[in-house]
Amino acid sequence: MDKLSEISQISLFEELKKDELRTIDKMSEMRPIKKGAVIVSPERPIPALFLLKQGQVRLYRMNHQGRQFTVDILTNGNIFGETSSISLTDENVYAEAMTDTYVCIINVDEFELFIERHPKIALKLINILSNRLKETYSMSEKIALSDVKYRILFLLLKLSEKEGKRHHEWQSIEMKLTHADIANMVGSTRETTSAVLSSFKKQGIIKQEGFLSINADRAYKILDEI
Amino acid sequence: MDKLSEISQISLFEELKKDELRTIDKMSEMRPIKKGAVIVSPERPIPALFLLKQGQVRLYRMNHQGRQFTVDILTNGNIFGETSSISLTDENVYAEAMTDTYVCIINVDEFELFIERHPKIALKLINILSNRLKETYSMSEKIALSDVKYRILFLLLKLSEKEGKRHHEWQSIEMKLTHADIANMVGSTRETTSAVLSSFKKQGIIKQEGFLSINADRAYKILDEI
DNA sequence: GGACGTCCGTAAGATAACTTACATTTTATA
DNA sequence: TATAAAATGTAAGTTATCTTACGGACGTCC
Repeated sequence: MDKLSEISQISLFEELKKDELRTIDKMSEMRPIKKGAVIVSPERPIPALFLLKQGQVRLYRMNHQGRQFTVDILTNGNIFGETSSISLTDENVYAEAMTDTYVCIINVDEFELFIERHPKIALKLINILSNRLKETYSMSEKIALSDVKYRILFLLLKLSEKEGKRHHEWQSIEMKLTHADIANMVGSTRETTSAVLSSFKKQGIIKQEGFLSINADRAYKILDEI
Repeated sequence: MDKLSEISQISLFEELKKDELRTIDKMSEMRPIKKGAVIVSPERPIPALFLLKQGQVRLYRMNHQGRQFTVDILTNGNIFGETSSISLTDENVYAEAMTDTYVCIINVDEFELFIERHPKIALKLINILSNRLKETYSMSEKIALSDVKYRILFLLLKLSEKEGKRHHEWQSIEMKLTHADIANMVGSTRETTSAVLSSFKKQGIIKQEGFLSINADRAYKILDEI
């Protein structure tokens, strides 16, 4: 896999020139990760930024009871990780590869210097953080105020917008997702999530053909009614 | 009130030199806000950054049913607001003055240029956003996985650390907060929040003397037990 | 191709939290 | 200081969701 050309595809760096990309390349190291492996965790923190080049990574926190809450699922081109001054996850977050994955590990000290010399990149990072904050605000509002049906419907719509393709009236969610995964994102249990999804399937709001698909028009109408 | 000296106290700008502060001063406008007034809202968005100089501001989102969820409460020296590329709140957030308040309104376009010329400020902004993201992750995990008792205890501890003073074993929360305010932060109702707080008071975990105070040691022990 | 592990469907019983309701206390304001 | 308004205390009834439980489907690994 050609690391340099891959880096240029990462949204954070898409505006950089060739030689600037080469600088990033020098301060980073590409590494393959097996499905299921935990990349960083509170127990084994790594002060670095990770660029997700290929695959799917789940960021989750764990309860004192061992229950998990998934704060985000990342796909190609996204960033995560934590350093002393930049933090795209947090010190209590586990990052787990949901599929076989390639990540680029960036040396922090060098990167912070790089940012000081490239304010555009800093603005881009601010932008990425801003968006993640918004999404997190939005999701926690749903979890705080809405019932599980609503939360699941909202999540599926959001995912289909972020990671989906349109197929007539159906919008796919191009992600590997079990019912437990969904439950962990909306703060519910596998069982109630299964029940809710079953009823959605009966109502023709979602269907499973390989990936999960959602009838966005119908879903939006129901979100308004609930 | 001396605007220039006030600006230097805002954490984002604390490292700036006198003449840089004067630049910020020129691009900003100070304004008094009455208690209860809504400063920005989805209905009246203002593309600007607001520096909270004096007072207490609540950021909240609203449900389609009209229920509110408070994503953050800000005090002196904090920033909020939303522009096209920088966003410290989000487009669905209401900012309401909980007390009589002074804010500084910063012109966005000028500020973005300023950032490009002052990468240290950009890094500081990244830092502020990072921390807010962490706190939001943490709180949504609690809301998703824990019961109301736990959520309230956790919130009170967090607030006492952020805005409190130590008085022997008691840690005060130097904020004007009603039970409804607390309920809106943990995704519960005023009634159950009142009940929980009553029981905490009976157990000697909290007390009300002007401001609310919390017995941090005892609180932490209970958090571990639950 | 058999066996094991993961995932899904569904249901009965338990429970935390919400809703509704109203009395009481505290705080603001004229 | 009187009066209104806001905030708090508490309780009975209702409900959504969790817990526990188990059978079946599906995939995958030896």
